[in-house]
Amino acid sequence: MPRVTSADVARESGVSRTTVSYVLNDTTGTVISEETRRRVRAVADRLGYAPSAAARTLRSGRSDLVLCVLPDWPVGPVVDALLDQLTGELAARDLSVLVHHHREHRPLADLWRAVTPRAVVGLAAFSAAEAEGMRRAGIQVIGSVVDPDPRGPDEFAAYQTRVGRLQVQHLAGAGHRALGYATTTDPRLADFAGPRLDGVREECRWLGLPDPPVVPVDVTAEAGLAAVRALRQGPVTAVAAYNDEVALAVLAGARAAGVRVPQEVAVIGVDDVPAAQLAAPPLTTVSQSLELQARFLSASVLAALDGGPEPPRPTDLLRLVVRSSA
Amino acid sequence: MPRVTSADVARESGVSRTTVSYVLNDTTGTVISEETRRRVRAVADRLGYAPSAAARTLRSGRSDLVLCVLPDWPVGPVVDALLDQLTGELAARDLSVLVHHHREHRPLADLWRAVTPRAVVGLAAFSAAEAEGMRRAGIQVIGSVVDPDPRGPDEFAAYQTRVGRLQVQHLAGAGHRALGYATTTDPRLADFAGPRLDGVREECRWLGLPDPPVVPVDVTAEAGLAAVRALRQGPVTAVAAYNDEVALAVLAGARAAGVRVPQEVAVIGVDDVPAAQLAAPPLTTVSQSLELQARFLSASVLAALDGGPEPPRPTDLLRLVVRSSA
DNA sequence: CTGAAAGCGCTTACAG
DNA sequence: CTGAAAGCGCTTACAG
Repeated sequence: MPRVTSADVARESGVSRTTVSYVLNDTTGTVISEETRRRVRAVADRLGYAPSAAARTLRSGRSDLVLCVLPDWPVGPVVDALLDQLTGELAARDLSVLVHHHREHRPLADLWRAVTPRAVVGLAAFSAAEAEGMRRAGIQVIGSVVDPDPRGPDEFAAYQTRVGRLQVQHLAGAGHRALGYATTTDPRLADFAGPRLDGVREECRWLGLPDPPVVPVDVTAEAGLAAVRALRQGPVTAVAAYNDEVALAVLAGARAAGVRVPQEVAVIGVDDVPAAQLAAPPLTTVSQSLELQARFLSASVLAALDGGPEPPRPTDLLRLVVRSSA
Repeated sequence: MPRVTSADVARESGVSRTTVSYVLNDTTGTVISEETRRRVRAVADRLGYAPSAAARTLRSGRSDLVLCVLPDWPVGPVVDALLDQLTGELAARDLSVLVHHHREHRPLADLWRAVTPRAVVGLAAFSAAEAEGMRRAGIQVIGSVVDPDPRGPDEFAAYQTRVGRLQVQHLAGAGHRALGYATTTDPRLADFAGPRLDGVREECRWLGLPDPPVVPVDVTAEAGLAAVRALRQGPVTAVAAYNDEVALAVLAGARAAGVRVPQEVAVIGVDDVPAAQLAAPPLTTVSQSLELQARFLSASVLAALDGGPEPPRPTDLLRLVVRSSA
């Protein structure tokens, strides 16, 4: 079963390949009779003709693909949802999103060369050399809100910092004076964990609160228990966690230790994962608006492809979701 | 900055493009002096030559890409991890995995035609027409353990059925006689929810237990509460849930209703998501071995590409993780 | 209004 | 041991 080509369509409809191409691509600036158009389209349909993307890409040097490179850290439902929405938004512009779970298995260059995407969206950070290589190949390189160093070196950190500040603001607003921080043990998350903790510290300083003790917490009940015990050694009455999973572990630890939440210790997370509202007690958390982030990303991609101006960075991406744990 | 082509390398190293191709592809059956090889390679490196994948694909009709199509249902951490591993296993064979979050945005055909993958791995189910189209285009189509109708129409259902049976076996083994089922409200999950419930029913019948009442449960505490109340109308003392998220909602509902778990009602989920062990009480669940599934999938891809025999389906993918909730 | 022809960059029989 | 040439399928000046 050989491939159906535009030559087949041309022969079958009694026109040249040029005409087939014009008709099927709705090329402007050519006048082709309605009659001919109809015939060509009918034949193409009947034959099940589909243009060869490889040939098209070779000829034009560009594809309809947008490559989305995922970072080395565990993505979770938040990023899943973001990808879904990005896929939808770009599909409206006839762009297909392809996601690559990058894990240092092979050089990134092998991938984008093989795919020849129109644009590469990095949810992972690219090295300067990688980004440069892609740009030279005519590929648009787009960072993201969740990407370290998307435009300026400080923008990402500033954003993550605000996550931490917001946690402290809520806790302090509820009257807590002695805070603790439960951070992740996953080294791949250092780019996030660092700035978030910085934000927590800065806000504490700003509010005149003591510098919070920091405890690394695995996502297990045992680690949560150890963390709660360690934190309760001191005067800590509230814990800000790196994310909801860590917060859930702290919650489990408090439960095991017989420490009541939020009466004896308050807990606040980040992300608002599905399990957050089902926790005991329901978890107070900071959610990052996926809709806005996804819309910003797709707008960035489109702007880069159209050569338009960069879309404005979304503001107030962060929202406090107050439940019972803090 | 125009693209560096094999012609550039040929000119620069004083040989023909043929020779360049032979050297760079390590083509067997040709004898080229070590001296020439060295020179060509050096020039290619110096010029930063990278073959055009589009041209190569056009010429050979095949790429080094494996397209992985995700289903219309919410994937979650289980599938994320599976993709990670699959990516790693196939990378060892110089294959790049590309993931597409399929959401009915555009016809699947547009995608695989644009990508020209060597193989398509469906975590979503393909229609017979879609699968046929891909096969005709010379693309290997691989189903998966989690894919409805991978090889035979019954294999997938049988597997899902076993999930339900296992839940009932554990519950009945703990002495429960009156079981209830908490199913998902997400219609996209029907292909999974149906067979799982069938398994629950079959096993109940087999064990001489009454047919379990079924309650659809949103992933919210309120829905969990309503479910627990509805189930407690009758004699139900144990609930099998569609998955961990639903189970977590039931747990939250029991908490809100003041019903003790597992004393008054036992709960068992499916998946063993990270939050399961952190729940109150820690959730007993059925886990599906990702390692085995990923290994099976990559073996299937490789077998299909090499024309080898299909790898044996992994058995005992299911494992009971007993914690405190049941 | 439509067609013949070039060319995108590669691989591979074929012919030295 | 190496090269000239064809051809994968497409789009697009260019010439009617």
